[in-house]
Amino acid sequence: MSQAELDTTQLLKGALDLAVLAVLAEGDSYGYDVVRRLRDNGLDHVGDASVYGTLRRLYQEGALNSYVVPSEEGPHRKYYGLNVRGKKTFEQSTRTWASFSKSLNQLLNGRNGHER
Amino acid sequence: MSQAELDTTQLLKGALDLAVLAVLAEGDSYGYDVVRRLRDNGLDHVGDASVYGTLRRLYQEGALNSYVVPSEEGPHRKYYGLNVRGKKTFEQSTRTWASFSKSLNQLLNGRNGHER
DNA sequence: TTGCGCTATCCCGCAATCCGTAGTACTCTC
DNA sequence: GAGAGTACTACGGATTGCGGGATAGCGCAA
Repeated sequence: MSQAELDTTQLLKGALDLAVLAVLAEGDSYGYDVVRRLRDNGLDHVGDASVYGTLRRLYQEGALNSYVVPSEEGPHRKYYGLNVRGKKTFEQSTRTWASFSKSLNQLLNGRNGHER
Repeated sequence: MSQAELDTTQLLKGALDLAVLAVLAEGDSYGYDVVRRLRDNGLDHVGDASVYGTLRRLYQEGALNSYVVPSEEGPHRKYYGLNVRGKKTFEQSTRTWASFSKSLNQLLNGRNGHER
């Protein structure tokens, strides 16, 4: 079924980075928990593998540091946290997002005139 | 240059559809003009080919109607406009976007009172 | 105790989607 | 002929989803 409707999946493209960074900005965390928090915040269908992949990518780009915490309740947890560079990236990305969403909302509200 | 910074290019993924629909919601238009309008609204680096591709995709999905306006004064212009289905798609997409951006902003602003 | 299932946790590979860049082509105007 | 307006194609790059797999404790039934 191909539909013309906008899919959140597509919107996530590119924004998942920002979402993940936002979660980590509140404190170090590990993949499984990041997924949970994203879903709690409305991004209810993020794929777990996508998050793991994003974390790994951000890590390889030098935005995150990570450390493993062995757990007695299950597999080890791989924590990730923002480092200096990560915080910069986060702020930068936040600005980009703000600017972008502003532009789009502007378009949606037909320039200026009628708002609902 | 591979950077960790968020690129508007990535944010556009999936949102370009919505942006284009928004432009067309203001009135019929043709590719070259849609690009110009998008850029005028802050989306300053959308690729023209991306817009053409999006228009064709939306058309093939049955959200747009189109008609060529032959001109003796220059190349023909291929106009596109929202049809009934397109309007529905537009509204639906707008809602999806609103919900999504709300979730993301919620994440960015820390969050509002949460109990667990 | 052993076996089975469930949850927590991590990761890989392939398919699907979508935007950008570069290149092509045609029509006027100067 | 240079340049701007206008349209489109083809290939590549980046990113998410899905399905599957692997490890580690816990609880329960036989």
